[in-house]
Amino acid sequence: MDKLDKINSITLSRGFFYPSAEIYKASSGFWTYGHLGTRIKHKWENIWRKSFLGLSPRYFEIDDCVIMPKKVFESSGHLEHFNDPLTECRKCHQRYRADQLVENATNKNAEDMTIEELDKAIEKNKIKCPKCKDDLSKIKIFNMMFPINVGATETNVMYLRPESAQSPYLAYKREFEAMRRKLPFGLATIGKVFRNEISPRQGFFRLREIVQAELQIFFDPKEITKCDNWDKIKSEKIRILKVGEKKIKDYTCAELLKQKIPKFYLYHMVRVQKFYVEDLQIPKQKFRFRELSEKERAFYNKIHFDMELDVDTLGGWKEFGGLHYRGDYDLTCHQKGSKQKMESVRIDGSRFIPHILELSFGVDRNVWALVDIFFKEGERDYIAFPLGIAPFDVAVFPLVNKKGLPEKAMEIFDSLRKEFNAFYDESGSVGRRYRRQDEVGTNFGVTIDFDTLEKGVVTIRDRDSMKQIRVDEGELVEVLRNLLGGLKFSKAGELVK
RNA sequence: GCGUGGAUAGUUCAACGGCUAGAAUUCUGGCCUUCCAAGCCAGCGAUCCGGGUUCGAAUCCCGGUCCGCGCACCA
Repeated sequence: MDKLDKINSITLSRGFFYPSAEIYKASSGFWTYGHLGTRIKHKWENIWRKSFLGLSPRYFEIDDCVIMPKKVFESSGHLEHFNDPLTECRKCHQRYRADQLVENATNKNAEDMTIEELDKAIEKNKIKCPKCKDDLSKIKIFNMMFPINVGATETNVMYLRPESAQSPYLAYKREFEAMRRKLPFGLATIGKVFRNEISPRQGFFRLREIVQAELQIFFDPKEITKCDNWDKIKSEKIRILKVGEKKIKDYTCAELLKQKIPKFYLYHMVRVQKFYVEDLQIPKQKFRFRELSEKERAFYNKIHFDMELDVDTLGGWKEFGGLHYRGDYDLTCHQKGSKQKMESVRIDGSRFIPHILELSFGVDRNVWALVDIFFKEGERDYIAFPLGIAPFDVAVFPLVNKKGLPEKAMEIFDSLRKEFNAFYDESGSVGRRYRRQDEVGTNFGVTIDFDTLEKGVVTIRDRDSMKQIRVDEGELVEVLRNLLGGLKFSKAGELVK
């Protein structure tokens, strides 16, 4: 079994994630978070909140509807750009993007052409199926957004949002007032978004129902060159793969500033890297930013680096988030579409539409990455989740199932579960129970034996080293608190940093 | 969507058209057991769905669903 098979086997059989509605073999691209997966997801989300809402006392979270009016997506451009004009060969049924065929045939930009114009262009230029040279069908629009009929009539078409970013943009005007018209401020949101992928692949990586975590920061464009903590971060190194380069290099913020990346953007690059490397404790060599070329970038993104992780089971470096400087594109669109003013006024009376820096993360694939990156293969396969990420902090076992040990163990379990994510197990031998917990990444085991009854001492066992220490029952909570706070066992059995 | 391979227990696999669909592991109960998947006994548990061919189908055929891979798609 290779690593992917092992992880699939564990995530299915232990209840991390599995296909949604699997008893009906429903549809690909939809997954259920099981009882263990849900915990990891919540923990990832909470660490994310702590990291990014913690950046400023003026960053807050909102929680919006996933069904939104058509006009939102007319304004945002999604109805136009989330559409693919597809044409199909009448003989071999191969499908093509009509605009790409027209561009190839005419060497003209077909991006802004309407369906009718594209149909005409295909006819006029006698474009045939590139494969079998047969005729092509009339163009059909494939929309990546899921339409929803709201109410009893079919006239009120709404859409499931294809990205969560729209929510903060729509909330901007009211929140701006609520925040007493002061910039910058940030609106974060964690929630479901929906994309009707033609054929989602790669298991948990490309989904139709997705969880995104995003922070949208609204600011005066003049502030892009400013950073309060510049002295602290200017010598911080950021791991980047630049366009045209083959090797990842470390760049200091000061170097990047010379390359015309503004301070405000750099500050957030530093924070994002710290989120992965320090908060989630992902090994540094498995994280990088990747600079996107002009071609890859959406037209409204002035600066765009993706966050990438090196994940074996996904075949290497993949995108896990993006840091986008979107300029005033979004609020300008919504100002036009809604006829509501999004402008802000400076003290000197000059007016501007706030700019947006977007920190965007795909939660599902990040959760998968945690399982992959911390999975350890060897004589003993286990998941070395960092403290605070594993589904359970601690598991409690009676050494054997007799003479009052299970009762005592249950009593200790009850006292621990008030403060920790704790699990109780008395089935099978104690070794088997350790292994079961190793497999799902539980950080510590607490074993109750006859010394617990006679002398009041329990054993704590560390997942990674398999070392054990004995502590007084009365100190157990305090010791676990310290261990989960990052202290470690020393050789002498003392706790050290 | 096209092409291609596949779908058997919680998991990983086996079974030429023919005995009661077999194993490993997991899991459950019991015995034993003072610390790393030990042992012994017992038990639960499966042919994706719908048709067809046949005396007889997990196996062959048709349709559907889902999954893997390649192409395409992934503003």
